[in-house]
Amino acid sequence: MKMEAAKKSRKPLLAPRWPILASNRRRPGEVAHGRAYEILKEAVLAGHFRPGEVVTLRSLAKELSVSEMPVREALRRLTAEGAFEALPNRSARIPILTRLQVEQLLSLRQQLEGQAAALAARNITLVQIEHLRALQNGIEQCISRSDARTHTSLNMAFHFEIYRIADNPVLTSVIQMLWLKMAPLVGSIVELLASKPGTFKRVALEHHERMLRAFQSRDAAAAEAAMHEDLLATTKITGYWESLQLRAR
Amino acid sequence: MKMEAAKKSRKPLLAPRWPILASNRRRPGEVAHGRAYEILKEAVLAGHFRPGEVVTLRSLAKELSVSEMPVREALRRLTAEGAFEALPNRSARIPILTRLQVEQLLSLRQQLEGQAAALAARNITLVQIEHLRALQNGIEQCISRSDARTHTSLNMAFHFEIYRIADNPVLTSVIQMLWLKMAPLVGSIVELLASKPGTFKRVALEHHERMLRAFQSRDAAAAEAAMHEDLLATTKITGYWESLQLRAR
DNA sequence: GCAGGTTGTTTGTGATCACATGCAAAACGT
DNA sequence: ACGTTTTGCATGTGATCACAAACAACCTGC
Repeated sequence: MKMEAAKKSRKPLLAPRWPILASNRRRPGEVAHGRAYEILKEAVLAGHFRPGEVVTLRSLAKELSVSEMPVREALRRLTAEGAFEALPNRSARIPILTRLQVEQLLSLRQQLEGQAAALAARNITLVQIEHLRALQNGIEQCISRSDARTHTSLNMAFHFEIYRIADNPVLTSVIQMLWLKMAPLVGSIVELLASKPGTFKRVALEHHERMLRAFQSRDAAAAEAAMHEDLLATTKITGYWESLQLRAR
Repeated sequence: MKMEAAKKSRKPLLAPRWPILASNRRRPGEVAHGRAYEILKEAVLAGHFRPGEVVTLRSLAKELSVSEMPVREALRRLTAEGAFEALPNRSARIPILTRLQVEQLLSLRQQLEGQAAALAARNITLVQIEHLRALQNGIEQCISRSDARTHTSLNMAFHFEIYRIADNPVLTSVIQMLWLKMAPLVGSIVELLASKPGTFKRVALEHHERMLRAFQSRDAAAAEAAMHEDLLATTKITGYWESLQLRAR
C-alpha cells in the first residue's frame, strides 16, 4: 500500500516482446490458452527472453490481457516441450543451457535435420524450390541491411519449410522440440550477429545455397551434407559466443 | 434426477487402471498435478487405454480423487508429449495411429535408440551390466509363466536403463516422447503376446542377449546393431498385429 | 555484530462456479 | 415417415478465490 511509482522496475526488453498482440480480439473457434501458447512460443523462439529469466503467471496474464488460467496451461505445455524449465520453487524460467547440453542438442539436430533434408530432397517440387529461393533472397537482404532479427526469423522459416516438405510429422515434431530447447540461445546469437556483421553470415548463406543446389538435383546425400554443415556453423557460432561470455567475466 | 443405477455404464477395463493409487496421501513437497501426471503416464505406457478412447476431465478427476484442475494440467502436459491428442471438439483422446505413423515412429526409434545403445556401450560398468542381466532374467521368467503384462513392463525398464546409462538427457527425453507416442499400441501388443505364447518372445530375448554381450565387450557398433534388430522385431509384431486387425473385419 | 526467528509479500496451487460449445435425443412440422 | 428444429445434458474453458509454500525484509535476543 506504500510505494506505487517505484514498483514498475520492469527490465528494458531487447524488443517489444509481443509485437502488436495481433488483433486483440479472440477469433471464433479459438481458445485463449491456445493463443497464449502461440504468442509465448513465438516470443521464446524469437529470443525475447533471457536465459534464466523467471516468468510469473500473474505478470504474463496481465501482459497478455487474460486471466492466469490460460497462461498456466500454455506455460505447462511449453515446459513439457522444453521451452521453459520447472524450478523446484514451482515457478518456471528460461533454461540456462550448459555447454554439454548445447553440444548434445546440436548433435541430435544434425542427425535429425540432416535426415529431414534428405527426405525433402526426394519430395521437393519446383515451386517449393522457388519458395525457398525467395526466403533465401530475403535472408540476403537482411544481411545487406544488417537486420539480424529478421535474418534469424527468416532462417527459421527456411529450415521449417524444408521440414514441412520432408512430410514426416513425427520427425518434424521432434525437430520443433529441439528448436524450442535451443531457444534460450537465440537472443545471444542475434546480438552476436548484429555486433559482428559479415563474419558468420556468408558461411550460412553458402550452406543454404549448397542445399538449394542439392534440392534442384534431387541429391538427398548432398542435401543432408549441406544441412550438417549449416548446423556445424551454428555450433561454431555458439562456441564463439561462449568464448565471448568467458572473456566478459 | 432420474436414473441413478444405470449411470454406471463404465467399460470393463482390461486391468485395474491405477493399481493401488499408491499411498493415497500426498507426500510433502509433491503437487497434485504432478501426481496425476505420473499416474496417467504410467497408465498410458502400460496400455491401459484403448486407441481412440476419449477421456473427460470430470471422470478422471473423480477416479483420481482430485479436482479437475490438476487433471487438466496433467492432460495438457501429456498431450504436448504425444500421449494424448487434442480433438477439434477440444476434448482429448488416445491417438489412433496410422500404419505410416507407426513406421515413422519406429524408424526414428531405431535411429535414436540405436545411438543410445552405442553411447551406453561406452559408459557401462560391470554392476550396470549385472542390473540389466537381472532384468533380462525377470523377462525370461515372465515368458515361462506367460505373464505378458509384466514382460512388457520389464522390457521397458530394460530399455530405459540403457538410455539412463547412455547419459544423454536430451536424447533420453526425445526417446521417452517417442515411447509415449507409441503407447496406444501397447495394449494390443500385450494381448497379442498373451495369445501367441512363444512366437515372438524368443527373438526378443535373443536380441537382448546380443545387446548384453555387446555391452560386456564394450562394442558400440554391435550394441547399436542389436538395438536395431530388437526394434525391427517390434516392427514385425506390429505388422503382424495389423494383419490380424484386417482379418478381424 | 550476527545467528535465528518473525512477519509480510509474492506466487503457484487447487477448488469452485458461471458460461459457451458440442452433441444427441426428443419434439415438431410437413 | 422423414428432415428440421428444439431442448437438455455433458464437457471444456476461463475467471475468481482461499490457501500454502517460498522468499525477503525486518526484528529480536544473545
